[in-house]
Amino acid sequence: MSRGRVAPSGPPPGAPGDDTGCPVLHVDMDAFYASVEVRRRPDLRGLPVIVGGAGGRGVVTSATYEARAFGVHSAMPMTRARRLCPDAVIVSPDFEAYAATSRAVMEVFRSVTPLVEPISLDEAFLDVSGAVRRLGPPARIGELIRARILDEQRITCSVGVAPTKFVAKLASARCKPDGLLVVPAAGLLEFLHPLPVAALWGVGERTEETLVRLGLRTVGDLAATPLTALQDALGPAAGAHLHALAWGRDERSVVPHEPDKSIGAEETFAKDIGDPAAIHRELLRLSERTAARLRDGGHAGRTVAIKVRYADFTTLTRAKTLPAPTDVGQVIYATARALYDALNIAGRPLRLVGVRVEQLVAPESRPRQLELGAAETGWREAEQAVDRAVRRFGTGAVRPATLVRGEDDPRTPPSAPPGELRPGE
DNA sequence: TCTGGGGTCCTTTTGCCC
DNA sequence: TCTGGGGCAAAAGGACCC
Repeated sequence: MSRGRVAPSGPPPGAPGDDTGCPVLHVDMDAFYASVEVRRRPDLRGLPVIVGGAGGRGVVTSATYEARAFGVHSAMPMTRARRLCPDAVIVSPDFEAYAATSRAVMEVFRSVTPLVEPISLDEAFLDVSGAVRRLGPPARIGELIRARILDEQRITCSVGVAPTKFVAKLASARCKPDGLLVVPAAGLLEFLHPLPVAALWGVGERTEETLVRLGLRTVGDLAATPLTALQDALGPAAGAHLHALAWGRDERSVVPHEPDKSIGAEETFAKDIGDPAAIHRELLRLSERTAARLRDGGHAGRTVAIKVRYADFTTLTRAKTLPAPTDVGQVIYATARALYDALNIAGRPLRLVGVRVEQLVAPESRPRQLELGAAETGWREAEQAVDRAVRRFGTGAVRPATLVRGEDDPRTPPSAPPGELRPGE
């Protein structure tokens, strides 16, 4: 694929490649997880490769362009992807490997500018206005980054160069794979208005339906619609947001570090589970996992939320706010379990349960654990000891007794409520 | 065709206090 | 004493993104 490729619809109007007033880069790795797998196994090069859960209920997380040619795309159920492309090589995801490559890629970005805002493992916004004198105009910096990543990581990426974040993101999507596209400030609206409404950030399946019902198919249609009409249809926030985007207005700057708002874990079972004891065990596992990640990041949170999903995909959430923030697995578990028990759905088969902790307090603003309660301090120390053991000996080295027994051991007792389980007693 | 797991943000409802 | 309503925080649900 050639460098400097432009959108299939042709170059945007305005002086082509004019990147003055385009400080924002959006860098997006091409078929990232699949590319990492192909790099690891060169025999896969040129083949349709699908990365996704091999289990019965997985979805596609990434697919090579050879697989996409069959209609396979991410978030598609694996069963369907296999039917569309029976010859595809299926690979289970290895997030450790993707995270390692991601760190290396982000380091390349940070060598260009400190203003790097990662969006996920495989994409980031960069504000390069401070690097222009050192490295040249934005488009040149984009090519520099593409060359370095290909050279150092042997994978390709696409770069959008634009006056704003959101247009830069659209631009990188329009030049995929292995391309770079500049949308000059002067050609902004000419680029934007012919695009379908679904191209806008925040327009998913539902919103698209609503807009099409109103006869609005392109971004230009949206721009020509009075703000108040959009707000009536979509709500004040979404209406104002989309109206602004349709006119190319996007005030958001590139922010290197957004603090986490919540941390959680969830699991879809291979087969639906109704047995409340088994659900309790699952809640315990998810609570421990969530707590470990909270402690790892120096976080604690005040609100514990659970999520359950029935066989028919109906999803319920329940939440409880605690008097003080916690990062203790046993406290999270006790709360999660109480929320589940209060639903009164013992025996009803679930396909998913999840645990999440919200209202995180920043590590530095966290008061010393005065209010956490005496009963908790024992747990907290015990769990910190577990953290240390895991760091030395690996995950699974130490686990709560209820999780050590055989998964479907009928003698496994229901886990005791927290009051009955005091370490050191 | 049958839908993962990690999140964010917005809207609406509800309960409480004054 | 009863009722209404404003303001607020929490809870619940849903859309969306990668």
